[in-house]
Parts: sequence; structure tokens; C-alpha cells
Amino acid sequence: MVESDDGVLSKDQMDSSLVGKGKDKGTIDGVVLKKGPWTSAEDAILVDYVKKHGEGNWNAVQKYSGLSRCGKSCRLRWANHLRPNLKKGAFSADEERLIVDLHAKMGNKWARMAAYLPGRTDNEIKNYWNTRIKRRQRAGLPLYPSELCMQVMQEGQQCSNFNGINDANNGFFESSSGQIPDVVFDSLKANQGGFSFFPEHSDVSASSLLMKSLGPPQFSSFGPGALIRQKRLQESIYLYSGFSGNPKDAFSSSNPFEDGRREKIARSLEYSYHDPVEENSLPSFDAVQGSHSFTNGFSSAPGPIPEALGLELPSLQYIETDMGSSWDTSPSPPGLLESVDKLIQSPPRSVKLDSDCPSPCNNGLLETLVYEAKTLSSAKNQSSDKSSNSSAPTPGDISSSSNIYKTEWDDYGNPISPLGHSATSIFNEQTPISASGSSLDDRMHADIFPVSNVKEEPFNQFQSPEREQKFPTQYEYTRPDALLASSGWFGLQSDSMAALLGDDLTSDYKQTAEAYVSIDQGERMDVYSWNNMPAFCQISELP
DNA sequence: AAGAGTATCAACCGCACGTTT
DNA sequence: CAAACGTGCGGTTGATACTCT
Repeated sequence: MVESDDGVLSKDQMDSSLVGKGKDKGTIDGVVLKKGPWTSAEDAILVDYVKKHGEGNWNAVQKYSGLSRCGKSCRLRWANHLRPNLKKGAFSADEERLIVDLHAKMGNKWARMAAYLPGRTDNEIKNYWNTRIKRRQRAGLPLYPSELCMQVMQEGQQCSNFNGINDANNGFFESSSGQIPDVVFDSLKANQGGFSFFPEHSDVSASSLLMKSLGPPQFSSFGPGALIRQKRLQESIYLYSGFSGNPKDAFSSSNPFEDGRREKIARSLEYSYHDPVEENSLPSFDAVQGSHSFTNGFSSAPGPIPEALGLELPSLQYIETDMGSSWDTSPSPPGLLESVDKLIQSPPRSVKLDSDCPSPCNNGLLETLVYEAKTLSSAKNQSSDKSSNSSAPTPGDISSSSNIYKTEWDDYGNPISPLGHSATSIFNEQTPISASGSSLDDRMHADIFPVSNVKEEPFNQFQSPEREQKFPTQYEYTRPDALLASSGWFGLQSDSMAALLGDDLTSDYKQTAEAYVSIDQGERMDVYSWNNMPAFCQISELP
């Protein structure tokens, strides 16, 4: 940033100084507020003001000092640049470690993280993190060091006797500021044969996608505050995904079609979704079942999802129900790998409707999609028979879905897999569906289907003994199609598909279908593509 | 050397929340 | 009780610096 040390306004500064947005914005008592880079003269004025009046009451700065800056700008300038004891320069290795650790615990809580880094500002940390994400995206590296994951895993395994005490209002949120379980399942690849629960930074905004796809009508029962929670939910996804939130970033990859698709799609199927209602409404804690080590985003999210963990922890993190306690009381998994095996082995035959099964086999997104598809289909057929949805997860059911698989594609796919894409955006971009549609239908079309990227290689090839030996258990969950197959999602009827995409679109997809993958257990997967790119898949039972 | 692409960083914006009026 | 106000936070933007081709 150019900062005119001489206090001379640059052109932009001059321009921005003249900007007055409307009657109220940009002016105070008729004084045009300046924007843009601060000059040293302004800094001096601000410092002087703070010396005399102390911090706070920033809106009075202009009044008392004549500085033509809004209070917010003054506060920001002071906090980020002028206040004493600010540490400038690059982060030290220790600081970087701490940031990674804190981010694993807190998510995008920059201000809170800054509290642990004396002399550093939230803005610095945020910038550093975003930069780091991009860097690692490019490198195809995991976002969190594997040691951290292993540490977390070990801790998690030590507390496998969790019996699911649920106290939704136990101040989990509050505790998160200080005592956050070091549970981050990330980048297990290095230590666990490539299985990673934690996305490096997939930008699949699964939750937002879900929220969009769920749509208001079906989920009006979310009640007041749902929007707020939705926002928080989105934030959480950013943590998981590293999604900057910037739509532009969604396709920042040099080859978004190729580089990010796998992970995008895979992760679109993996992210846990926390029912906005359940989040704050003291839901039953399905972890009581305790049989699954993986937190299912829906059911085991206890009440108010911890802002850092409940919402922002990776799906595989256990939702701590008592933040005051240590991890000893956390809903603990009977061992992650064991659970993985269980999950892999568990029959993905049906969509389990019972909310008491937190089996991660039920992918929340998938179920949601099925549900939506059927709902739409049902609506389309103008059927008044509500039971038509009986085989599909209801919102409540969805809330019990689990879906916590973080996959690591790097091992078998793209070594360089910049994620950074939102499924929604992908879909919007890669399908002929207008993303700008304003109608619900349009949004459905645009948002409901992430581009389910299916590996181009034949499925059975992937299951070759050699590969299986190489990746004993991991691959089942590192493939989106495997996720699909194991998710219990199947039988998405063509009419449902049509309802979602429109008959014409479905037809288009079919016309360009490039893969027709048979999988075991009497199912088949039809892969629909568009523009020669896999767009989504449909699993159905073989005759 | 020049242009393109990427990284970095400061600052802005909108929103949420708590407090005051 | 509601509106206004002040503050803080997180996401985003845009300009410059840097690197690569």
C-alpha cells in the first residue's frame, strides 16, 4: 500500500477523499470523510488524539481532531498500525505454528487468535492465513501439519468412552475461547495412508450449498435466527474449506475445471452440515449412540454449535459438549481408523432415516439432494401425497445425517489440487444453468447439485488389488463416487433428477454422459456429464 | 526487458452485537 | 421497547511489490 509519508495525497487519495457516498455515508456534519491510505500527518493526528483521549470513542476523533476519517477507519488504523507494541514484519516460525494451531482450534476467529499473538493484529493473521491457504493450495499440501492431526487423533482415541452427555448450553462457545480441544483431524494422509479427514482447504461451500438447496419453504421451521446461523455456518465452511468467501477465488485455479474438481466435489459430499435449528435448540445429542467416531454434522452437533468447533471444526472433529472439560469427556471415537473401517464396511444400501444413527454413511449433502430432488419431483407431479417423501430424508432426518469425510485427493489424483472452489460456483460455472436465476427454481438448479466429479478411470480399475493394497482403506473415501456409493445415497429417480435440472437439462446431461460405472453390490452409477466433464452421478440398483 | 501472474498488505464494507438514549 | 449509536469482527477489495516466463 502506498502510504504517502510526506502527507501528500495521491490521486486515489484525492479521489477517495472526495467520495461521499450519499447523504450520510462519507460525510460527518458536512465534512467529507477521507478514504484510502493514511498519511503520516493523519497518523500523527490520530496518535495525538489517542494520547489525549485514549482509545475508543472513535467517532469523536473527527470532531476533536479534525481528522477527516470515520471512526471505523480511525480505529482500524490505530489498531493495525499505530498502537504501541505492534510487531511488524514476517511471522516467526513459532508464530506461524501458533497460528496454524489456533486456526485449527478456532477457525477464522482472527481477533481471538490475535489475542494469542502479542503485537499481531487480526488483520495480519487473516492475511497471513489467506496467503498460506493459497500457497498450500497451489502446492497441494495439507493445510495442517500431520503431527497436529496425529496428536489430535491420539487424544481422540484416548477418550473413546464418551457417552454422549449433551448440554447444549454449557458454554461451549465461551469455552472455545480458551479451552478448545486440540482436535483436528487433518492431513492424515502422511500418517494414515493418505486418509485425511480434514480438507486442506476445499472451497466447497457445502453448507451454503445445502442451505441454498434446502430452500426456505422446506425449512421454514428453522425459525428466527436461521439466517444468522446460516452465516455462521458459512463461516465454518470457510474454515473447513479455506474458502476465502470471495467468489473470485472460487475459480482462481489456473485450471479450475481440472484442478479443483475432484476435491470440490468430493468435499461437497463430505462436509458436515449442522442443522441450524439443532444448533441452538438443545437437540438430542446423537453421539449418545457413541458408536461412531465421526461426528455427524447433523445429529451429534450439540445444541449451539461452538462457533469455533461446532461450526468450524472439520466435520470429523468431535463436538465437544463440555468445553470446560478436557477432551477426556469429548464424544470420542472408538478410534478413527476403526471407524473408517466400519464405515467402509457398513452397507451403503439405504438412506437411513432414523436420526439416531449418526453413521457417516449418510452423507448429509447427498441426503439433502435426494430429499430435494424428491421434494421437487413430488411438487412437480403435483402430488399431494406427502408420503412420497417418505423414503427421502426429511429436514429432520437430514439433521441426523452424517457426512464427515474429509478426503485427500492428492494421493491418487491431482498432486496439485488447488481447491478453493465452491461447489455451488462450480456448478454454476460448469453447467448451463444460470446462476443468476432469482427464482427458487433457478437457485435450486444452480445450487443443488454440486458437480459430482467422478474419477475418469473405471471404477474397477481403481479397485485393483494393487491399489487396494496400496491404499487399503482409504480410497473408498477418497473418491467422490466411493463416497456416493457408501453414502447410502442411491436411487435418485430420474424424475427427481428431471425435477431438479429440468427435463431438458437432464436430457442434455444424459446425452453427454461419458461414464457408466458399475459398482459392486448390485448398484450402478450413472455419471452424467456436461461439456465432457462429470457433473453429477446417479446410483441405482442394477436390475 | 517487459508483460503476466501471483503475493502481500492496508483499508473498506457490511453485519452483528452490546450499550445508550 | 425500540431506535440510534458505538464498536468489533470477518470478508473482500484494490494497489503495489514481487516473481516468473
